[in-house]
Amino acid sequence: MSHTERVVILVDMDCFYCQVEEKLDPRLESLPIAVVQYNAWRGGGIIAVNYPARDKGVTRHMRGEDARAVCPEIQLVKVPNVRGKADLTKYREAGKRVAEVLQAFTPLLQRASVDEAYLDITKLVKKRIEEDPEQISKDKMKNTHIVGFKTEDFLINSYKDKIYNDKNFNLAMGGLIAEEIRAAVLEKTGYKCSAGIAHNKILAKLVAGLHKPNQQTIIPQDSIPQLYETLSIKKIKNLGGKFGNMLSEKLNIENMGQLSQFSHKDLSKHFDEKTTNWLYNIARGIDSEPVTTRLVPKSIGCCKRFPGKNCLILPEDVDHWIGELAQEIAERLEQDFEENNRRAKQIIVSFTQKINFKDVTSSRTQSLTSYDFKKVKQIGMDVLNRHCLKSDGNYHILFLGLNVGNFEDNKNVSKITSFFKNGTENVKNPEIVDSKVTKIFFKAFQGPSCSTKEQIQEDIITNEETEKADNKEDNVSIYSVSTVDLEEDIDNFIYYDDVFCKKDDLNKSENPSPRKDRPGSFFKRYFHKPEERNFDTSKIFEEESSEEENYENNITEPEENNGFKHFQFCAECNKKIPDNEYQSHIDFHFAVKVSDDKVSENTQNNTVQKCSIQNMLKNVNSHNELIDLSNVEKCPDCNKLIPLSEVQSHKDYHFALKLVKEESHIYKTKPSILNTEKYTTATKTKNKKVEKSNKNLKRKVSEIKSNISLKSFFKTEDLNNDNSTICSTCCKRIKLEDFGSHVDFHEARKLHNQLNSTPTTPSKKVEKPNTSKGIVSYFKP
DNA sequence: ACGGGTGGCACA
DNA sequence: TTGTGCCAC
Ligand SMILES: Nc1ccn([C@H]2C[C@H](O)[C@@H](COP(=O)(O)OP(=O)(O)OP(=O)(O)O)O2)c(=O)n1
Ligand SMILES: [Mg+2]
Ligand SMILES: [Mg+2]
Repeated sequence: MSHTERVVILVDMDCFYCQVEEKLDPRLESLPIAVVQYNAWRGGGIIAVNYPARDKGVTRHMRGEDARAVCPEIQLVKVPNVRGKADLTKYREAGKRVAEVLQAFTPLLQRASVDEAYLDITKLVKKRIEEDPEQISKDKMKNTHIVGFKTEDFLINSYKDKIYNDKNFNLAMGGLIAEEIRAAVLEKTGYKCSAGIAHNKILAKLVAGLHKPNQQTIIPQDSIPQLYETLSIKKIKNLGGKFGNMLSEKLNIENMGQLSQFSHKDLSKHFDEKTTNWLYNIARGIDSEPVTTRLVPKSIGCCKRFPGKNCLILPEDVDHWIGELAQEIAERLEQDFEENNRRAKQIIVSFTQKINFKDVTSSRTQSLTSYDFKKVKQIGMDVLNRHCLKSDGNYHILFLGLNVGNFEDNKNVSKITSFFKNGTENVKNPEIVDSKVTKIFFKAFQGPSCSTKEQIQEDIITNEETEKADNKEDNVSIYSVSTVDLEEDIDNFIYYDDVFCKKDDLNKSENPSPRKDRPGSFFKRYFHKPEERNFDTSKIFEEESSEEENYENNITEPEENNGFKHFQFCAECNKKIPDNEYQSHIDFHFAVKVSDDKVSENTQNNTVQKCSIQNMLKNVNSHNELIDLSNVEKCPDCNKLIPLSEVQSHKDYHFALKLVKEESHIYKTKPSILNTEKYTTATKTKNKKVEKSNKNLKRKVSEIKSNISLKSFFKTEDLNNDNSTICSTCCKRIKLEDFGSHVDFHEARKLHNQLNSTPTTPSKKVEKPNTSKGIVSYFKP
């Protein structure tokens, strides 16, 4: 495939947020305006500037005050404040309307941000040329620029041979289509935009910015040397940051033209193969990155900073803000479900704390089983309590974020509901009459008979409307949110099962095979000191004109390893552990050890092991380094000194430990039918994962189909998965309404275990022997 | 310690 | 299939 085969367009809206505001308030049109958020302090931060204001020197990084200084007439439009934070909904909505217009031209569309999208119109171009090659005329291309040409000359040249198979002719037709696209966007949305037309994404993006606003630019491949001659490296996407700077320094160059002087071999002296290929190709205007088909975002997030004195200290403040974020997320999730018929399965809770005068950012992944705002909030609080709550009962949080993703399509919902109404006879589509449907019935009819109402609610995808009602007041005190109690009436729920469905077609297409000509982690390359290497002669050389070389990945085997190829050896079990699982793996051993330790304390046995454990806990960290005793904190759960930097994972250990005990309790007490159901619904991914990561376990499971082995298998899995859903997994069957009580339950179990007694019911509050602060206090504000 | 809120992605 | 950092808008 030649690198000039495709025709790619990048459409980027002009000063987008400003246009959105101008449309909403036409009085603003033709005035210099800027969109700011949080305008209380120094006029707020500017995030968009329209062109009249740019003419006056207003730029994005300025504060509102600065803008006023340069342009006194400027109109500062505020981003709406909802629930105490900036709310970007109206811009997202506007971007969506634009994308829908674009999609009418081709399904091969990749939304790249709120205000831009790539379109691969190769086929459309060919079709239009077949229909009528002579339809391109200068007057239809009034706002079109062509790098290295006068528009008229370019068109004349394109037509001159009358064969119409020139690459440039494809671009010319692309330009015409782009004009039509932009006209359609303007007509249907009222927004103006600019576009770049090229043979690949990088170039389309690059040239789209050359002429703005309301214009478009074509870049013929032959004009690249001219374009690059004075083009700063920073202008190329992915070279605008630290890596780009390092590149400039290392090679002592500023322009793309200079970069193109470097041979592949030269580059390979400084960069790894993937990066080398990418740089080499980009320096020649070659980029094979496909346009993927994605109209909707893959994730939905919201976050807020609490810098400096605004940091969150008190539990009530943390509770409040995580609630605000959860509320926004829940709202947007609900809307996303209605629009896209999909369900997010995963939520990531992010936070940065001040630890030892340094900002430390972390995140934890949890599984998401309900869109109920209270449950979302509970997940967030749970994570924060585990990782941020200090022993003095306070926090020091500078940033909070919730991000949901891992969407799964909810196809056949309508079929399923009608299925319920009409009974099995009426099932028309044989495709869905399989184990999935069987499972649905099992859950629907067996579930209630063997589990509590709360447990059923956990399985039901709720249709929550009630909580939207009140929390709408803007621009009030940050604590103004009203606390509406959500009435959860199970009778009002619509039952949708989270059916396993085939991979969504659209998403599936966005799955490029691994390549070696992509920019990789830029960080990694900072100090990359490549061993002297012989250049691989198997590289592909393809270009009829033979003036250019195109280094493509010679990938015979796409790195079969479905996962990660880097491992560490576990000191405990000597097994090779994938890097990404290492922390959880350590957690696992730790939990087991602590568990044994406690037992041995009780039985006055095995003092050697106890000693080693205490060593581990007391004076070395997980890297076997001596702990700086000035930076430790006493763990309220085990009373041992933990380096501050490891406090969070240490809490994970305890959490995992508790899980062990709780799970064993569940196995003992729950009816087997419940267990069976639990594990059938426990998602296939667990099974899959084990197939990869631990053959032994897998074999056990397949050999012994008994409940017991299955249970222990999953138990191990849960532990092995630090972040994992842990609670969500067990909570699938356990009331989550109030995680505090849930934790109390764990605590009670733990105490019982320590006392070698058989636990019975979760007790609400078990006072701990006065040794120290119990872990319960961790979870309670 | 104040450009903040979002989103995608590669690596380990 | 997790956590972190980079890059971008
Ligand atoms: N750091 C940034 C950059 C951009 N945006 C938002 C506001 C912009 O309006 C929108 C689109 O970003 P662009 O980079 O495309 O910039 P504009 O559309 O505002 O201007 P241009 O006409 O140059 O594209 O994204 C933002 O919130 N924060
Ligand atoms: Mg724009
Ligand atoms: Mg943009």
